[in-house]
Amino acid sequence: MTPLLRIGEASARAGVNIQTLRYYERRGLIKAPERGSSGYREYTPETVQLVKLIKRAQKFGLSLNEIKHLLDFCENSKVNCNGLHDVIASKIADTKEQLAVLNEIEKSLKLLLDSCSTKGPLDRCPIMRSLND
Amino acid sequence: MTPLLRIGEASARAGVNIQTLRYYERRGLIKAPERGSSGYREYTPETVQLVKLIKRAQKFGLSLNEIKHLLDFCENSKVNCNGLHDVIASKIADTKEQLAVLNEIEKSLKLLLDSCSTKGPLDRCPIMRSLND
DNA sequence: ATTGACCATGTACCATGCCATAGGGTCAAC
DNA sequence: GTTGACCCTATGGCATGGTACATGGTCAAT
Repeated sequence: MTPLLRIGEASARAGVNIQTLRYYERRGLIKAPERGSSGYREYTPETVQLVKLIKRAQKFGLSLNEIKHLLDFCENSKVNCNGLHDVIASKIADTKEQLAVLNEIEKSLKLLLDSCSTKGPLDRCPIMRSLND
Repeated sequence: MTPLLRIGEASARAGVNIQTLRYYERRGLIKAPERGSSGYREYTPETVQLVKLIKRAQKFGLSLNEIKHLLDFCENSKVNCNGLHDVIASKIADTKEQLAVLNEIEKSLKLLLDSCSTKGPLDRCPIMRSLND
């Protein structure tokens, strides 16, 4: 007697596009739902919840592949959540690296910008000269 | 009497793949070079230099489109380098925004990780619970 | 019995920055 | 005259995270 949802309703409740649900199914992020006699997919509310979880995880900067790893850990290892830790921890490391790179870039860009006091002739603009060194 | 370079030599000197030169040509980043009687492209050393500049600009986090804007300014505005400033300044703004987002993400990930002391049962792991809230 | 809303599959497309491959031409050396 | 290295164009592929479209089936209401 659980209220099964067709794809339109399910995607609306999860706040995603219809194609997104089919895409997640292809990517293995959600299991292929049962089909009714019509051949229509019939989603459980749990799947809607799962899709919301996926969307939330994306906001944490996790890629769909990383999220899949996460979910696979939940599937397979009933025992503990070490796998989850590893995924998150390695994502933190990634993020730190990206931050370092971006900080470097910002610093360099600022130097580039400051090197040139506007309105000079282009061919002697230090910005182009720096890029060309 | 300038030593013209065919694409293999030019790409080697610039440190990029042959296809990359053709790709940059299609994207309008470098001008289509003259063709010899054989129909082969004949690059000047200046083009090689330009490609190196493009590669350096990429390391500053600039996209090919942004680099094209930059180069177009150099082409068109013989007068001053305000355009260059604008490109760089807006890139700095972008970078700051990305930094802010990444910092947020890192903070959240750390909270997520710290919320769970390893080796507990999976179904009560706060990581999954947080994602599922 | 037909309309309209919904669903199905398969395919192609968006941006990004290339790389690879197929099928052919050019050219110098042997 | 043939080999091999090089070049040409055009097309398709990679990863990422989807969206859109063409073509057709299902189903309830009118």
